Amino acid sequence: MLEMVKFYRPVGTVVVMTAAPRVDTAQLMELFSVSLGVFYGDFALAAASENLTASQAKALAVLRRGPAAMRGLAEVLACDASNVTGIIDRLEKRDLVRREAAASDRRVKTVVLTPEGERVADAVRAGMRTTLDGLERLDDGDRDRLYELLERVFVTRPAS
Amino acid sequence: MLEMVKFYRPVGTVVVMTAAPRVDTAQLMELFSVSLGVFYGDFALAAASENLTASQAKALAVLRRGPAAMRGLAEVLACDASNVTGIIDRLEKRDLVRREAAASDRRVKTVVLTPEGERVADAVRAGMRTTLDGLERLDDGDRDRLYELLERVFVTRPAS
DNA sequence: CGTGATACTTGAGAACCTCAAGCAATGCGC
DNA sequence: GCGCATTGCTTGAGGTTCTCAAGTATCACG
Repeated sequence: MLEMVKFYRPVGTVVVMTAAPRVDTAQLMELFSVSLGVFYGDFALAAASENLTASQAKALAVLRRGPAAMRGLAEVLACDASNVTGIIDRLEKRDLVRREAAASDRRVKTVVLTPEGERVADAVRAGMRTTLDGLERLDDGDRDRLYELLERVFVTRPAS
Repeated sequence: MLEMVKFYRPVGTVVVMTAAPRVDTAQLMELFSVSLGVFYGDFALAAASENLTASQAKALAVLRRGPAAMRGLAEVLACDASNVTGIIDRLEKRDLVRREAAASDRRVKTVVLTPEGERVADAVRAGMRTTLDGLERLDDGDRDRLYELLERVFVTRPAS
């Protein structure tokens, strides 16, 4: 349907890679689904081996980037704020996380990883053998390219 | 924190792509987390607008590829088989899905999308505006490259 | 002040998830 | 054929996740 423009991509002075586009958006969406499934399965398994549910591990992963308010967590986790209360309750009970009063606004509670929480978060990531092994199949240049492409799709702000 | 790779696009007939590696595995894992978070949020939102939970929509998405046994679904969804029973129950109650007896093995139940189920599954995918818009920022060649890279990481069987 | 918005918590009700236990059908060795 | 472990699915118990509506405390602004 949309398959008509054949074009050639210059890559160097000598080598010529022909590149008639073979992949349409639907196929790419499908592959994202599959990739997400694999990544998620890998993640859930690694989380379980640290006695964490997927949601708890996801919260830890977000907090690994730095402290966050409950509200902010809810946004990143794409769920209701009341939900986060319970998840953080359970993590706090295990001393993986601490609630601190925010200085600037006494309504806000800043959630911080404890050292043990950091350890566990790192262990989960290190346990994702399937994904890590998959990444090892790429060389440095491919990793750069993949990084750049994902960033362009998912984190670039749409030009306004 | 997410410091970027600058890279060079072909602007003429001959272009040299430099490739000093700037991205390590940890950064890439982090970007996967973020990307899949965005993808998942987008997916959950699109699912909700069709009155589906994320799990139900995920099941529909898998079935969109073709009929599957309960057991197979559980494997792809990375959860217990008993769990799938409930999810399919609810989808069947809404006529999005049908259980059929498998001819070869009477223990097996093959789950099939109804036409309405197909419609809803497609609607969810079409509703993922954030992801679709993101993909539009890539040209055909980049899409090919992204596809190839993801495939290599997540679907290629490790050489044995 | 007061009024409205914001950050978080609580509680109800549903869905999700795992585990253990159960049933029916299969397949394999004898 | 007969026994028997295995497999595919379901059920029920118990905990987690999720949303929604309601409630409290705090902030921001007129």
